[in-house]
Amino acid sequence: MRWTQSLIPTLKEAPSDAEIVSHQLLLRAGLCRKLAGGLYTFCPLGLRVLRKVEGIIREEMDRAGAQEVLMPSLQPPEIWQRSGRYETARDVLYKAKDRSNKEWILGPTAEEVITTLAASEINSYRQMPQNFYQVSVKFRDEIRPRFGLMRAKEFIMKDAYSFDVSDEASMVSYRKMYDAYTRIFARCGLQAFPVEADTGVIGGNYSHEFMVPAETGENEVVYCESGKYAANIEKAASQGPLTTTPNASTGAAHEKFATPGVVTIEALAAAPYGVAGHAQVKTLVYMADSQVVLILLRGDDQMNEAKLAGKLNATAFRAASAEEIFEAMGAHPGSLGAVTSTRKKLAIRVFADEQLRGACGMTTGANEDGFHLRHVDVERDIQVDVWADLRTVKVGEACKVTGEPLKIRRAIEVGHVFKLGTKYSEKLDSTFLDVDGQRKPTVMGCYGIGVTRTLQAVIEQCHDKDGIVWPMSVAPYQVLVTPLGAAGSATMQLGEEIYKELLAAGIEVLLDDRDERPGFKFKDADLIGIPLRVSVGEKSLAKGEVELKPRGGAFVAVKKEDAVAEVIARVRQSLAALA
RNA sequence: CGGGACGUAGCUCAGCCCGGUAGAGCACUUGGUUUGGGGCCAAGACGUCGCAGGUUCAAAUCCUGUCGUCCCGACCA
Repeated sequence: MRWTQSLIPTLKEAPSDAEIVSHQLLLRAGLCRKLAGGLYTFCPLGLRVLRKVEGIIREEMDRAGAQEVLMPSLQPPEIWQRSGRYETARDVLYKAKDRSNKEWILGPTAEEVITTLAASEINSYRQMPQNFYQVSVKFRDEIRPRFGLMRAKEFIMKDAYSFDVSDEASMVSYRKMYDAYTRIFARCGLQAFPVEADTGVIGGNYSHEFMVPAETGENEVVYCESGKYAANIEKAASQGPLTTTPNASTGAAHEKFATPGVVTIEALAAAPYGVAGHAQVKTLVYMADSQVVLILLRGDDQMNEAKLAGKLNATAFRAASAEEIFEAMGAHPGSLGAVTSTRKKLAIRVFADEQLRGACGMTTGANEDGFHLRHVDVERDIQVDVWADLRTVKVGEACKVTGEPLKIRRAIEVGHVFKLGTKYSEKLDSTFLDVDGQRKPTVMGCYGIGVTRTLQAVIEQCHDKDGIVWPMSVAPYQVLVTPLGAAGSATMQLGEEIYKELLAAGIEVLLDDRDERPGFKFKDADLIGIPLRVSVGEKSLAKGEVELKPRGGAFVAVKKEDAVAEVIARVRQSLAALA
């Protein structure tokens, strides 16, 4: 491709609404343009990268035995009602109406559609395992689209769905996808690593996310330096807090004492009270659907909403409002407690974090503004309905696997694999006759890769101060030929020759045939990040040479007649390193 | 949805406080000059100052509303 015939709208300055470096480079390198918040047009260069990433995904999915299909993005709401997600996922569902006022859903994913297909077409154990994938546009009514392609309203996702006869067989399918994902991200030049993950609204019981470490990532990953444990903070567990919870009962009955104006853990920890955070019980009030529930945590712990969601068994939940809290408890936040004898209403479920099991001599709110209770022995004084791990792990706590101190870093989620079990197959009647003649629900797995997000993650990870540094495998072009003279000059003529020979050899090459100054061309070249540049300038041409410059590396002079062969060799070598 | 900020040329932004001629740099067009890391000179084109009301002799500027964008939070397969 000739630069003069391609739309590569580079920018010297980044638009002010681009906050993170990958978003800025996406726009500055002319890869895409914003149409509206969370909606982007891919320009030619960006589309080429997108196709490269998709190509790698297709090769690896095919290699893993998956079959490509294509499902509708416009989906009937009935199947969403059957799966239950019409309600549980309603906040992210885009809905459209046709001329007869019938409602349709713009699919955020396709479990319902593929399960409908399986229900009608997979009827025997002989037909499994099956794994179907597609690469398609997905729609999500994100509350806050941000960071360019990272979190968009419309984006490209590869989604795959496996169907197996049993849990064990499903595990094999899961493992294949896990391995395929590892290869896909490596081939894209990304350092991505799998972490244990929460399954969220999608359901299921076993899951890993593939994470790209980045300060700008929206996820936090808890990991052990040994490499033996890594988990999303929503899922992560440790051996517990660094301070032990008081657990020796004095036998004393709980006792009310005045704490005027004290409504925070910190205030109660300070003089004159001096009750350490880990000796307090924190009481949170949530609305689970329309039910009030109490959540108890150690005072110095933070609630983990993902963990809570897994225990509540509710369609939706949120923190209760001040009014709802007063109505249920008779006191305001900061003075709340779950001690049975102080409760205004007893028909409220109490969820307590495991750290409070056996806790004695604790202090908590008295359900009376300005008062707390001390000498609270949790199991004696509080009627707990559900014990569960509800706390968020903190840096430095001991790893459950190795005992070493855990670390936390931010990361971008580029892929997610789930074992779904029979959640969807049961609701949408995907059943089969097994070898024993029994009718059983198919056992499913689902596997997603955010293709557009992956593209941006590569930029986030592969750039320097001058621009993008594409890995050869996903670069929009493999080689950029940069003649430094004007049209008709000797350098431009040689550049043309090299360009044509590389094209003939099957190399993806861009020729900067613009009549621009060298500095301008070099800046643009660095910005768009083509991995290998061939510069043809008068100085080196006088010595019968041209210059090869790997993006981010140093110049190498090569005899002009050797240039094409050298370039081809280097491209193949780079590709092989990422195969 | 709560909190905050911002909407002025294609992009980055000044002007707004203190109402009175709409500006700069980059990009774009033309000509000249220059040619190894975003040159220089000259000329030119580009704006309903987001939109709608209001106040005023007069509004980019003050007031109200609205739409959009971004940030923080909530939310989030």
